[in-house]
Amino acid sequence: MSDAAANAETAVRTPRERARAQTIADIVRLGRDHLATHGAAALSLRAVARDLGVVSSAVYRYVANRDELLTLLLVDAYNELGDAVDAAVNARPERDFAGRFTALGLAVRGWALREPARYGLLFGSPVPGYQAPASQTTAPGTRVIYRLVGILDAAYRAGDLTPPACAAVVPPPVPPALAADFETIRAELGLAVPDVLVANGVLAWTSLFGAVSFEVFGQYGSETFSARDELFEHHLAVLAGVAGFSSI
Amino acid sequence: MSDAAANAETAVRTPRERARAQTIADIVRLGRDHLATHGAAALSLRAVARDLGVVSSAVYRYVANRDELLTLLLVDAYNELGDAVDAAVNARPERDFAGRFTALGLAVRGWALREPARYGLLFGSPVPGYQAPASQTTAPGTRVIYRLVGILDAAYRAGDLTPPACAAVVPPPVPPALAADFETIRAELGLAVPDVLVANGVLAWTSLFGAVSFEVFGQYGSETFSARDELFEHHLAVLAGVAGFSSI
DNA sequence: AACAATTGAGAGCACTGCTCTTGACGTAGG
DNA sequence: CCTACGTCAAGAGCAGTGCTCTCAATTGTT
Repeated sequence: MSDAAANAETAVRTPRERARAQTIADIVRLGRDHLATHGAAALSLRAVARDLGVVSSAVYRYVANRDELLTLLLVDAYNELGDAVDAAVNARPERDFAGRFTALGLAVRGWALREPARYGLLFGSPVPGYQAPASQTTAPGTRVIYRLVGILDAAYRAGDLTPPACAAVVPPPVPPALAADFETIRAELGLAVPDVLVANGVLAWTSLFGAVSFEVFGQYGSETFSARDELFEHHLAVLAGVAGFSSI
Repeated sequence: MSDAAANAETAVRTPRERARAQTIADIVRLGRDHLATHGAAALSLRAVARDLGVVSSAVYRYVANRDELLTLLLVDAYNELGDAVDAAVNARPERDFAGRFTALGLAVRGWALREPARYGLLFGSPVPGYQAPASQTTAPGTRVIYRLVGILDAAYRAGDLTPPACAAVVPPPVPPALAADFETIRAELGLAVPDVLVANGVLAWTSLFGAVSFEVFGQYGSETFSARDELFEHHLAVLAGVAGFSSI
């Protein structure tokens, strides 16, 4: 058995290894296509094998089982979403924090609407019987939230992020147990933002994905909203206010 | 073929019809158990047949196919969630609008955490290849949002709901296309709430389910938050403010 | 009691994930 | 150069899935 970690790091030298890497890449590509068209639960190794022009048992030479292929596709999708978000955020000036927040939200929605099945794999109901291996998925899976946290923290340090002044969005103080969680997060990520803004930032995070999921998963009826772009942008503007941006 | 609609309405008289209704009820009950333990994608008619002590083809006498059973379970779950929400909301005084809003949110979260697989069927990634028949699912599927809308509208009419006063949560005015959507909704449901509050109400709705989905689907890591009750209640309080409640 | 509707059983088709054995091929080492 | 090893694809096979069809038996109705 070759060391998978080393394999990913070092350059592929022998023709065998090169061919093997190419085959695995093909399997992931075909799996991604199947995922996009038929959904995660309908992902079939046999179908991938057919498209690869090979008998079903042959793919087990390259991928241990269906779950491992699912993991590869999960990492693949997380990274594509992360790349899309990074590109959108980086396109805004470094100090335009509110602009970067909005760009992040729009990038998530754009990718989700473009890739509904893969978005569903990442943020929908868990695939029954499948447990994502944390060692491989946490890093790519936390790219978006880490990017969001980075924007909010930088905005706070620059004085662009202030706890909402109006009483409506300043609820009863954060209870001690929750404050302890926030303190851990702050320590681990080296943040400066106070409790209220952490709480509201988490809310903005979950709300962003809630709005996106409603659209992607068809929770709005088919005829309720025709101006969905405007609806989402409006929501994003309100969420920016919740997160602590004073002007959009 | 007996008229299904009439069958649901009229009393079951003949022993055959009674036995048939009982068998269908058993199938739904067993299907619900399988759904709760193994998830929607793993729902198997053969497994239900086994538990029913009958050969697989026999269940097709009662349920046309897997999709129809899924529809029955969908309606079943929607109604159970709706009942839970109704009970929680009705437990609060009729004029305690903010309390009813909070009760609704807590009821949704409570049911979702109790029934993660069924919640996933309702609000997670769509089951591939399955399209819910609107004629049967829209009515039960809209119970929660209609209840929420009812609370917000009643609160507004009573003067308990006011557009947030602080600038942060009053984003640029609702664009015309979106205002047209809102006007349609207002007309269909006979609402009085102005555009800004409709927009923020929709946001509160999606955000509520976003927060619940993050918990149920395990989007928070396993160790990020230990005080999840407090986190959700905090979010709910902020969302009440977003929706227009001035004091919690 | 005779008839007819309804039901359950069983076989069968096409599909799935996955395992094991067999034979062929290419590569690397002697 | 050439053998031996490692890798590979193929095929058969097992257990499961949804769904259809036929056939016999049960059961309610007339």
